[in-house]
Amino acid sequence: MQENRFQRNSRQREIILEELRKLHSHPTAATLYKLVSKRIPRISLGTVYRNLDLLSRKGIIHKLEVGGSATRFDGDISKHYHICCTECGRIDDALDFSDKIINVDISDFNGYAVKGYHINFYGICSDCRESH
Amino acid sequence: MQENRFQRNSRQREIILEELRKLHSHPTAATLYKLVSKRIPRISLGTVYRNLDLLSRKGIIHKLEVGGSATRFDGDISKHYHICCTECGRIDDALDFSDKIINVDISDFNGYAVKGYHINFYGICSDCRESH
DNA sequence: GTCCCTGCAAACTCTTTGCATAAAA
DNA sequence: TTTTATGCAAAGAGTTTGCAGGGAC
Repeated sequence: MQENRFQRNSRQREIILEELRKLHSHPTAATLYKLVSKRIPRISLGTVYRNLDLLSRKGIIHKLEVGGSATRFDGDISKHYHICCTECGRIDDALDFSDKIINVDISDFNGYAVKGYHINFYGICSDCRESH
Repeated sequence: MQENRFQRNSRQREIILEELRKLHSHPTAATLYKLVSKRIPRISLGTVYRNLDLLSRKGIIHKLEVGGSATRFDGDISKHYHICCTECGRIDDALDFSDKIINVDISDFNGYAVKGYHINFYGICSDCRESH
């Protein structure tokens, strides 16, 4: 992250990004805070929020547009969808099959300049299916 | 709402539903609370939340699965999508064109029993386009 | 040395909940 | 009369922010 996208580089931001990229579990800020705390014990939750917000506004990570009380973050910004378990709240990656999904012209709709769309699948994950 | 779906019928619930159904603006609980307050001045925000939750769990209204800090509600449960303005947060209805959208088999995915999906479009609404 | 970023804590927004009372049935 | 639903207020969860001090450059 030796990029010029920030006014300063900080160890905190570097490690937050590093830890987020290790995961495929789309953690909340609180989860990430716990992980990062192991490496920077005195880091504050506020710093985690500030950096996650900054990173997502720079397009380096994604805030997921899924329901649920807490915002979830994704270090993988390649195009892909998500599938959420309605039982346990777990979120997994789903492949990008947008070419097979969207084949109507949505460029101008209801007066909107349409920029894109979010798709989230939902269902019951294998773990929850077993425990039923 | 003379239905047997509830243990009791209440004037509060009736009016909350009535006001929600008047709107196409997908209001938050707080917005709806202000409207309903005009008709029932002593109603509490807690009652609005409780009834919106109840109504959505009975399938009479929908909680929208869109991003944003506050949950939004929709009194129209016919199948349709939504489009959100990234500038002002406004949410409009979008037609249901699911038959043209999803044409891959998603019934079993990644071990999930897939139940469905949510699609939200986003872009810039006509009002915001003008003011740029 | 400058000024951005941090840690800390307080504040803020949205939502839920416990309790006594009011109102359906 | 019985029991659910309400109003009120407090509490809870998630997130943001003001400020003084520390660290990047």
